[in-house]
Order: sequence, then structure tokens, then C-alpha cells
Amino acid sequence: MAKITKLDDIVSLCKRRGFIFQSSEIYGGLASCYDYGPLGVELKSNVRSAWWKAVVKMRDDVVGLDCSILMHPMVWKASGHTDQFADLVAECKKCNTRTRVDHLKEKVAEQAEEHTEHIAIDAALAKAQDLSNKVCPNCGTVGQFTEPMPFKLMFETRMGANVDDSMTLYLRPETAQGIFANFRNVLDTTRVKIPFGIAQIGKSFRNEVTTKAFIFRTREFEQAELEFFCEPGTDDHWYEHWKEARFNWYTDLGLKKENLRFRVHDADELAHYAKACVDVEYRFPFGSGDWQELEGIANRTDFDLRQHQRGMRTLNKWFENDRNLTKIELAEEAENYQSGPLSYFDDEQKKRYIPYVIEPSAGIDRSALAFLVDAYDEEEVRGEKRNLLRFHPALAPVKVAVFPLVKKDGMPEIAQNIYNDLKKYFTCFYDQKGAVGRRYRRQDEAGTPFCLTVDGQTKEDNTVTVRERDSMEQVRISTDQLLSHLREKLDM
RNA sequence: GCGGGCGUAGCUCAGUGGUAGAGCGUCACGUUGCCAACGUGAAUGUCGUGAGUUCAAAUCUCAUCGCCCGCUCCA
Repeated sequence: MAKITKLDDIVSLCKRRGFIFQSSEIYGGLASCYDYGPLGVELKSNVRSAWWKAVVKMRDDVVGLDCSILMHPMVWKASGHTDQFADLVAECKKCNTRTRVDHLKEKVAEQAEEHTEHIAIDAALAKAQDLSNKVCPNCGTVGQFTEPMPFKLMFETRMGANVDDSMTLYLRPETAQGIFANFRNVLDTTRVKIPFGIAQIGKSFRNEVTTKAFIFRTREFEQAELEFFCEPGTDDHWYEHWKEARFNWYTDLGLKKENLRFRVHDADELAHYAKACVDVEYRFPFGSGDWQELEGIANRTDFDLRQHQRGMRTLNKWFENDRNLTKIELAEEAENYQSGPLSYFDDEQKKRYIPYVIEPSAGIDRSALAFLVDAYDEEEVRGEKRNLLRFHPALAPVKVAVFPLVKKDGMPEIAQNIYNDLKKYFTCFYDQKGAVGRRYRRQDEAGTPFCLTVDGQTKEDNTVTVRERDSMEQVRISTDQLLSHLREKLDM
């Protein structure tokens, strides 16, 4: 069995082989930001493609979308993010521990909401005025807190080169809202019928209070999100469907089952919009071997579409209040909201309704990290340590490496030809330098599933050896059957 | 944000006040016919950054940036 991998081992492998670098390293680095190197960009792109293939291409009921990161500020007003995507935190003067104000307990009552949803800043401020009776959960000191301070979890930027009439925009904290905002567009142009989903992969930004563990939690990150729209009443069925589908996606791509599990959110842990939520968790080698979320699958009900209908009814106030979101109150919901502009007309049942939404929301970066960690292995071969990444072929940055056994006797030329031919079909790598054993090991550490070697026999019978990464076994394959052989083995 | 640890070559690390090192890796040439072989040669450092102390700082002090671990936090 593989030994316990430490995060540090993964970090140095990533640097050494060009998977992941610290951002802005030549300037001392920028906290929690990372860059993907030549191998990393292939890996990450393969993770994306595998998700897209499973969630969009292989299904008849999901279409894709790619929204802009910057959106109309009213989107975030309607979704609740501008009001609610902020925490009030107070710091204990005694021990300097910061705690969310709504998690503080009264000295006497000993009661606090364990896992409360975030509430509007104004309301929270009013509610949190009096901390004199609150107890610091860390040191037990009563009432020694700083003024509650709001943490803005959305990044702000300005649109418009002219400072005077530029407007504040937010970098999206999730890709989901772009999908809801385009729900009508997709309905009107693509002949989709409920149940159907809209999928999107893209960057999101959250000004997290704390980042964590390499690329696991970063402030800039990539999400793969699906909003699956279904008729109310069928939502539980689709929730179960996507739970299963998403869990299997990870195991199909090689994550070991024993490192993967579901964690169901308790009722008091649910976000304000969610009826149910479950996390797919992976046992990462940081923390104390902690289970950490890879993906959340939530039943978002009809919350978002209804909120955007309210937002659309509020647009006039946006102009009346000089584009100042904090002055705007979201319009009440229309009485006949079920037939509002974001409703769906079911032709068979002849009725209109706001669909329910099942949302599997995965982190591409943390998935890539999980695949890296899970694939990492060290083993002993003839007294030497062999490091390798046992990537699923679909995820391997390089699929096939091509070598001449030695660089003479015309072998490099033949190998070059094979390489030039194969690279039209797979990501390939050519190498003729040094001993062939060393080249094999280098590819092992990059996770390349197959190495082809042109040797003396090649000129006689047109066969090459195909060496498999995990077993190190070799078979001779005729060059004219190489492509089909590799295609079958790589499942491509 | 708090506490602890750390930051020296691409990686792992040695160097505790006196001209910057090792192993691995990388590159070149030779050799080599299947698993990190061998020989010869070579390149590579803002000692994280900035200030201070000192005749002299990788080394001592302060600040700052970054990483790891533990808290806290994570709609």
C-alpha cells in the first residue's frame, strides 16, 4: 500500500516537475495564489474536459454556457450576495481570537445559533451592538471584544476608465448566478425542456478570511457548476441522481473509494436557499488527514429564479438610487410569481411554474489536487525508489512518450516519425537524451501512461516496445497498429 | 487574525559573525541496446525582501512577504 503522503511531498513534486508554482514567486509570492506550469495546465485542462464530457457531452439533457465574470451589480443584490456575503467578526482583546459575532454565546444563557446563515450587515450590526455579555470561545473572557467588523467576501473593482462615473462591480463569487441570469436566454434559444441542466466552468473569487493548504482553498479558484432545472416534486429524485453521478465521476477517474465519502449537511447547517445539501469529501493529506469538501450538491429549490424575478422588478430603483446598492431594497415578490418572466411553461401539463434547481458545484483546483495526491506513489524497484503518478489516462498530462533506445543507427529518425504521427491524436513527448531507464522514470513522475521505444528490432520488423507505467511491463506492437492499440488502452 | 515552525542552487538540506556548500536533478561530449548505469566537463544563488547592529551579517536585532502545522474561520 502507498505510504502516507504529506502535502509537502506533493508541493515539491509540483514545483520540481512543473505542475504548480507559487504566483509572483520572483517578488516573494502572493498569498494563496498559484500558477499552473506546463504539466499542471495539461492536468487541469484534462480535469475540466473530463467534467465537461461527463456532465455536458455525454448527456442529452445538459447544455453548456460561459458567462462573463463581471455582471450587473443587481445580480448580486438579487442573489443576496451583496447583503449577505459578509460576516461580522469581533476580536477578543485578551487572546486576539476572532469569532463570528453570531456564533458568540451569552454568558448566562449559553445559547447561540450553532451554524447560522449569514444575515444582512445592517441587521447584524444592530443585533450585535451589545457584546458585553458574550463569552470568548477561546479563553472564556467575557465582554472584552473589539467593535464588530464586517468582512467583505466579494472582491470589488471599478468599471469605467473615468473615475468620476465609474461604477463598482464585483468579481463573481460563484458561477451559478450567471446561469440563472441566462436561464431565459437558454430556454428561448435551445429548445430544451425540463428537466434539463446548464453547465459552466470558470473562475470565481472569494475574499476568504483564511485560505488553506496549497491550492485547496484559494481566493481565486475555478468552479465547475451545473444548475439542473426540474419540476418541483421531482427535485428529490434528481438530487439523488446527481449525488450518485457525481460521486461516480471521481471514482471512475481513479480516486480510491476509501478516500471518498459523502457528508450530509445537517438542517441547521444549510444555507438559506437550500433544502438539502451533501458534500463529496476527499481525505486530503493535510490537517490531521482531514476529510475536506471536493464538491457540494445542493437542492437550491426555486430560490434563485424567484430572487431574480424580484431583482428584475427592482431595476427602476437601481437608477432612482444613483446605482447605490445599499440604498435599494429588493421589491416584494409578485403574487403570481409562478408565471413570472423566469418561469417555465410545461407544454404537456399546460402549466407554468418556477423550476427547482439541483446544483452540483465542484472545485476544479481542489479536484486536480485530489487527483494528484491520490495518484502519487512511491515504490521500491531493484533497491531504488520509484516515484510515480498513477493518473487515469484521461487525466495524464502526457499520454505517450516516444524514445529511441539509443541515439544512433537511425533510431531517432524512426522515433521522430512515430512521434510526429501520434501527436496529432494524443499529447505526446519525445526524448532521446541519456539512458532509456532514466527517461522511463522521468515519465513515471509525470504520470505518462505509456512509453514507446524504438530499438534495433524496429528496422527489421516494424515493431516497437510499449511500456506501461504502472506495471513497467513491455509488449511489442507493430507500428501500423500503434494508434489503435494506444487508443484502446487510453480509451480515447 | 492568533500561536508554533520554517525560508540558503530546480528539489532535499548542511553551513550560528570572517570570501556560499553537498547530494540529487539539469546541460554538453563520450560511452551505452530496456528501467534513475558509467566517464569527463559545465552551468546555476538578490542566502525571501528591507532596515539596523558590526571593521565584517546567510549567521545577531527589528520589520515585512511567503509557506507548513495548530487554532479561528469556511453563505
